Amino acid sequence: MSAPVPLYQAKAEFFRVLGHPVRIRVLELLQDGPRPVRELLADIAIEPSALSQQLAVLRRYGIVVSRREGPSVVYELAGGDIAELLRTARRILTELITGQNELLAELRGAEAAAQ
Amino acid sequence: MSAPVPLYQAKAEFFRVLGHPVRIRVLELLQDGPRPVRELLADIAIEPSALSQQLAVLRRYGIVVSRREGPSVVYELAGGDIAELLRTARRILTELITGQNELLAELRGAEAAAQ
DNA sequence: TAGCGAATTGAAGAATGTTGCAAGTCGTGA
DNA sequence: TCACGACTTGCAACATTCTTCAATTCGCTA
Repeated sequence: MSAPVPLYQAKAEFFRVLGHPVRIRVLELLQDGPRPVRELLADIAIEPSALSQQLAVLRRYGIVVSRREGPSVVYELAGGDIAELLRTARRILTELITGQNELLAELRGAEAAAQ
Repeated sequence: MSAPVPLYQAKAEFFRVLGHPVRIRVLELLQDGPRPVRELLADIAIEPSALSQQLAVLRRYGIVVSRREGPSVVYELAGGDIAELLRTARRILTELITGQNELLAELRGAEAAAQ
């Protein structure tokens, strides 16, 4: 192979690709099955070209695949485990946010006490 | 709460935070348990200040926590599920890379046939 | 309490990523 | 084969993120 990319770098790159609001929304929509661009566009209110750019990123990394169906283009998740990753992420996020809220509550309490 | 951040945006932000080579390496090292900065520094060959910057990012998002132990500062993973997320990511990545290699092999074959 | 090692912070410039618009491709039906 | 809808691509302006280096903080001990 040409470039022996270290694994940790590939991993970082992978997460970075997931780290964009539009791309995440696309992946979440695709969890329920294949969808034409037209529908994605209806759910995510952005310019067609902006969506296309982000779809191109997901495609370039092999996270989604696309095929033409007559006049429209249909996208779907490439691997079966992406959905699981998103679920795990959601769980962690819930934990983190809960933790932050507790912390926030504590801080508020301390603040009030200090007044 | 002050800002009603949409969930998909929080999720994207979370992935983006994971999407950095140094941060990923730190998280992988911390999977085996708490470690002082000094040790992280020994494993990841970068300047102390650069590591500190990235640790600060992880801390800011509540992904790791730090505490001072005498002369050194010890870091550890904040939530229990981060390790699982990393494992899932590794599995997906393995799939993706395998898929890409197969594709590459096909392309090479086709190329050779076309010559 | 002066000094040293360990780690963090601040700030500026460099590098990357994102957005928006204009132009281009590809099917399909008139 | 012209025209139109559905997408994609190229590119320049703009925004964010990273790196680097100097300055600073915090414990500890001589």
